[in-house]
Amino acid sequence: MSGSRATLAQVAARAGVSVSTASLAFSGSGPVSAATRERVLAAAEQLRYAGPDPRGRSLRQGRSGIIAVVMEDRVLAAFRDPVRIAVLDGIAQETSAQGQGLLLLSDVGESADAIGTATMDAAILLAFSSRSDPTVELLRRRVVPLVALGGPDHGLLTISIDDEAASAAAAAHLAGLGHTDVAIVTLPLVNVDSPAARGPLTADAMRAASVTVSLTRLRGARSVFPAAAGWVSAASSVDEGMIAGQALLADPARRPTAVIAQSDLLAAGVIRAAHELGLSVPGELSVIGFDGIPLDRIIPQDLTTMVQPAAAEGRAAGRAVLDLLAGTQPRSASFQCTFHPGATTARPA
Amino acid sequence: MSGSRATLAQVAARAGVSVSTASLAFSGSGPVSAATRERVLAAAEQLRYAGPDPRGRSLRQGRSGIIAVVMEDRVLAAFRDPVRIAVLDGIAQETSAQGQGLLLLSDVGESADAIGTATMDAAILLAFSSRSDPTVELLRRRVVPLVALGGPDHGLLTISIDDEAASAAAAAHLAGLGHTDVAIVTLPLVNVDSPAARGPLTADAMRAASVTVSLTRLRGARSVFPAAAGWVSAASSVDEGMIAGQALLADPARRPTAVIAQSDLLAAGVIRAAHELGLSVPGELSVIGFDGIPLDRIIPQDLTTMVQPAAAEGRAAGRAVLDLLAGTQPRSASFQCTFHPGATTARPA
DNA sequence: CTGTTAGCGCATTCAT
DNA sequence: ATGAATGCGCTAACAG
Repeated sequence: MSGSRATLAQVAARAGVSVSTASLAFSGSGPVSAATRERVLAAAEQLRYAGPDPRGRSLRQGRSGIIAVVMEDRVLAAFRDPVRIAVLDGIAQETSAQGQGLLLLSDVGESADAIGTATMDAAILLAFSSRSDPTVELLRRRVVPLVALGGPDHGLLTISIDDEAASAAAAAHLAGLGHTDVAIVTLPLVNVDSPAARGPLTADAMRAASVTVSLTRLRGARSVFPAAAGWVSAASSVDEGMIAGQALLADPARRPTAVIAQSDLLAAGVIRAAHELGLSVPGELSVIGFDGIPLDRIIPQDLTTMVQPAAAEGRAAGRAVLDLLAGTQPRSASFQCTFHPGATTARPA
Repeated sequence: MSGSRATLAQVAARAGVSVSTASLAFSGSGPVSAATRERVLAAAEQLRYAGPDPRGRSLRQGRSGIIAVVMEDRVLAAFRDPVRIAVLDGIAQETSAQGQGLLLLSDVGESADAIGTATMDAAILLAFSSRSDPTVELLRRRVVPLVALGGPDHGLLTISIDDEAASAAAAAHLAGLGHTDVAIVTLPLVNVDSPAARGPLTADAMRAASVTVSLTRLRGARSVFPAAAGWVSAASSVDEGMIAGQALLADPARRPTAVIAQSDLLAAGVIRAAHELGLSVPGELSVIGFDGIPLDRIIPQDLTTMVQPAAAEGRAAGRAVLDLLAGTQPRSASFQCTFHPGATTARPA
């Protein structure tokens, strides 16, 4: 694209036809005789013309074939989360089947500048928190069709999972087993560029919270265990889960009989911590996770968890964006999780 | 971008200035009086103008602010590999700091169409095999500045790691401990859209191989253990490593004393398999990996491995691309791995 | 079937 | 400090 490039006009001149005819020969969207098409293609070959320049084409057509995916984290943080990867893959399945490219944009630091200036036909907002309201406003102004995947209600077309119901179901499972003393390990409550806030779940922490998914799942769990103690982790990882587990389980006097973790990785960490403390799972501690990702045997048991249809969500978001671009009016959709009865929950001792 | 949008001309008209003046007011790259700038911005505000349309701008400037990252796998496969994620994050660190967006493109199936038609200022080819020669040729024709990250020699500017030397070093480490009966577990030899080829490393398999990294690492290991038996895995994962481990270790009569795995995930799987067979590591079997990724305690021990500076590679590739766009001439670079002495290798029994 | 005309939205000369 | 003119490369109406 930089450097010198043949243009359609040059190709047309060489083939002895008009530019518009040459254009038709490439797009195939009009009546061109086989002979002329041949001539045009031959001329292109001689000039090493690689096809119409996307820039001219997209200005003319008002379409670029680019769909943006906007995240609040930098790439590394986002893609360390297996659920996000599955969602992104779902999106890519749909969009790339239509020859659309995915533009990865991050709403952090200077990277966010690109959101205001990058070419895009539409955007998918991935797991936004309320922190990003200004970004949503900017994209709205740019009249970019938007699809939200998870996140707070911006009045946008939204693809989501019923986090609250699923969390409530997880809690109800424990309640049904007879647990009454339950602790909750949450995902981060604030976003990446805020000072990391790992620690006990306090009223202050709740007030400062901006991450929708964490709050919604918390609400679901609290609907069953209103007084449950909580621990806020700084990321969704095994290590963070272990820290949470240590904090919640170390003191035998204040030890819950069950833990609800807001992700499988956190749950795995809690189980690890329990083992290190000499607690058997589920004999002395029940643990339920959230996500249903392959844990690659980080823990020996099969984790009891709420399975989230991440790839399906991604595909739905991808389809919604394509529908938006096609002019049809897709509808918001909410997916349900399914309970996976693993081997990490049991009746309290 | 779709739907109706105010244009710079409308803003200019409303502000009572010429289009060119309005343009200057936005770009800030020319002399405009503070008063007129105010008027222009006010007019923009009234019309809810969100700034210059990227399409017009990129046609005019010949720049789009988009850097493509082209991979041979679909998103899911690519991002299941922690090294790839780290590399991508390194790229993003550099490019997004310059406000450039990353366009994710896949050289598989219909998704590949976008490679010929998508807007991009430059492209980074991520871990290409020789299979993708036609794609390289296409991008060359499009006169897109290219940077290869790993992969075969296309005569392109290439950022790589010295796989062969690192593999040789890993092998030498085992040789130094006294091992002579060593087996090698390789990464896939053929690409995703070829029929998956898991199984013993045969001459036939070698002939059909197209994945550079696997072959290069193999060459390094074989430089120390020319006759080493091998197993080709179908992916870089713990599960594949376990399958390899089962295959290589099940028969006590033909059991090696050490295994060189071409990735840490494969190494972890081999160790898992060893444990299942009742073999102690490193007592009865030494295992060395490759990558130096955080294993999140998939195995109990600290893995002995060759640590690859993945993020640094990514940053180097990102910088190279930016340099290319800036007109300076970056040079190819090769990174060295560092040996990490973990707890999974020892003298043979 | 092919050519002519027009303009997508903008940044950049060059005048003034 | 501002404005007028030009064209980036292409496709879509329309006319022939």
